[in-house]
Amino acid sequence: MTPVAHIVDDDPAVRDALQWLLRSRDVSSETWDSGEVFLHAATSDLFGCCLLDVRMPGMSGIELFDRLRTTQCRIPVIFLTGHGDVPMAVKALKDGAFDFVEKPYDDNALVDKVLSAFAHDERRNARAESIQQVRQRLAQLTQREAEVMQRILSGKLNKVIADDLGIAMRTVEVHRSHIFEKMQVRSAVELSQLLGILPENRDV
Amino acid sequence: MTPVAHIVDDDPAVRDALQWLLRSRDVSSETWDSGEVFLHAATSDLFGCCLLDVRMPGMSGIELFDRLRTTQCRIPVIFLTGHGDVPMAVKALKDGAFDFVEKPYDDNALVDKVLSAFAHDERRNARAESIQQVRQRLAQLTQREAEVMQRILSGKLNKVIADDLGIAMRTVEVHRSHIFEKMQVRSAVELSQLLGILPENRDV
DNA sequence: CTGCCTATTGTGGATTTCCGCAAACCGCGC
DNA sequence: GCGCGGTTTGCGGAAATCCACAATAGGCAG
Repeated sequence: MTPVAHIVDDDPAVRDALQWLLRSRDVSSETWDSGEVFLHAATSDLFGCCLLDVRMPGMSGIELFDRLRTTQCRIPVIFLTGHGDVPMAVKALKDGAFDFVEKPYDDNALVDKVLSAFAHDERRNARAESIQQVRQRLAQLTQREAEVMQRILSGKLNKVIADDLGIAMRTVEVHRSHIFEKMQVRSAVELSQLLGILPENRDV
Repeated sequence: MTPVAHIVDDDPAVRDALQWLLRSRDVSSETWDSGEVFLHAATSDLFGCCLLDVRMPGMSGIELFDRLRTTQCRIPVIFLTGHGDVPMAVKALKDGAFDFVEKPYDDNALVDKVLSAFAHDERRNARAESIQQVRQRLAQLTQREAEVMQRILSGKLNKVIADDLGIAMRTVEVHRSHIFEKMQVRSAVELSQLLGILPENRDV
């Protein structure tokens, strides 16, 4: 999939200038004349980055950013602003914005930032895809299998797990084998590594 | 260990005001009158946060920040500046600064930020300590043991590892047992989880 | 009611892991 | 040279895993 720079600005001249600039370096872009329009059209599978004007009539770039984050969209966002505002920039970045650029911007530097955001999004998507895949496999596990898996990951022996759940060792073995099959791994080590990529297991 | 706010500012009045403010909310602080002095005294085991004035004669807060990062010091840094400068704020934050505050600042909000930075540093230290511990254990492994461990983590069976390294299975078993002992784990699963916290194994 | 899924258990055997006991070789430092 | 640590290997047994074959039982949808 080709990355696209989504330009959201109320000023047609700014949109066109940006699009022209990006095209000059072979960067695909789409333009939107308001946050509302973009938000309506934006699906969660956008790929590339956003260039948001901070100050727009109606929904501001900041508000649009908030709305995007409260949905599932994690596309990198580069803010463009004509009014130097340090607190706003700080808040935006701490909230996860990719960059915050003052106008007038340096043409080359801005395109570089866009390309950098593209690269960032590519890594993010790859990671998200892996996570999604793992979650899909996890979802296939039955309740009981999940219970057994949790104990396998605690390093417990089948015998202990059996005692733990009050069932026969043989049953644990069957569950274990089903777990490996559904999770598409061949050992407990692989299983542990597979689950290691999930955010909820990375809070050490 | 008690967290300390390290105040670096060339203006004695500012230092005192900050220290007084922090003390009023039971926050310990130390003051330094220049980046050079602080950098000289700063060890890597600082705990708390830094409050750096951006504009100082001699070494600027920004430069001090850079110097801290090029050493091993990862203490959270809050910048204080009287001159709103968006690009500088953006760069500082993207380089890992904890916050960037314009003067005049809101007293309560600033202390809150300091406390937030303390909490952040506490988590960071706990994590760093775990990582340090794991690295210490890893360092105890011999070359051969490291080779075997790597293959264990690939989920290979002892038999395969033996073929792989051209040695007897019994030898692999011995190495395996030494590895578990030195790494202080009792199964390959635990080993995998232990190594999962290392940054170099989290790049999935 | 029948078929499918889930959970459960058993038997028995092949494979693997884990470990104590024993021993050999090598390189390095005292 | 002697000791120490690292690497290597063998033997043999206890414990655990893996797996095919087989069977029982409850729940639920068609």
